[in-house]
Amino acid sequence: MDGQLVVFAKAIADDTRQIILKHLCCNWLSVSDVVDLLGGKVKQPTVSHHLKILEDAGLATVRQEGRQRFYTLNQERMTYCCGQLISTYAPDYAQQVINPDAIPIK
Amino acid sequence: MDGQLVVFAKAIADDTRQIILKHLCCNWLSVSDVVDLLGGKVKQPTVSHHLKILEDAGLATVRQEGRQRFYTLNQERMTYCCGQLISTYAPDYAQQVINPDAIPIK
DNA sequence: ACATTATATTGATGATTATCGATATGTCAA
DNA sequence: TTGACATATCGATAATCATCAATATAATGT
Repeated sequence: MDGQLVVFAKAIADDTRQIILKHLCCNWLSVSDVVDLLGGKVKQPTVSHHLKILEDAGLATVRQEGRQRFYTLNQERMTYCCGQLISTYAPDYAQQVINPDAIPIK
Repeated sequence: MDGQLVVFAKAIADDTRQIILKHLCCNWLSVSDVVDLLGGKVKQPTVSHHLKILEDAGLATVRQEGRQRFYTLNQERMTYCCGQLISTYAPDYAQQVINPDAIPIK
């Protein structure tokens, strides 16, 4: 039933997941890296659960290396979803805010 | 505990609220207008509840007129929150996507 | 004052979700 | 193949949340 933008919103609608997203921003981190960075706030199974939700929403990308799985934030997906939000719910601002030729710096 | 962006995300993280937001976009609607537009999906107290969540998140603006309360979508707030999301979670795209001088068309 | 209309609030209930301990799966090294 | 390590999955529990019926609040007209 939930549309794409609801799935996106639910993925970021949690305090712990937003903290995780900040850590994943511009960094590839293993699950245990994230657990450590959260400093005892949540246990490993919970972190895996959150990472799965982010991955399912397309906001996290995974790369396996040995026994570890490294996650990073998908900035392009984040940008796309925000663009969709503005197009849908702020049409008067869309034309000036969203540059369709946007290309990432790095 | 929840930060501004979590409050924003939670507000839009519901199917019914996104439908309501679409109706409120560019329109001033009374509570019963919204109830009618949802066509029996939810009852009046539920609509009031959703509208309160949107208002608390700054996404809906209210204007009282007689016994009716008219709500509309706050496009500026929507744009601001999306800009914050991109600044925070897609910094590599922020510079090209967000135009700080953006002014609404209407 | 009273009745009517519009909306908000309350209290209860069911559904969803975040969390954890325990355990399974998968990978690598010896 | 066995053991150690990293992560995922399962099952249970507690918290959050969407929903509604009933009722309260508020504004208007008679």
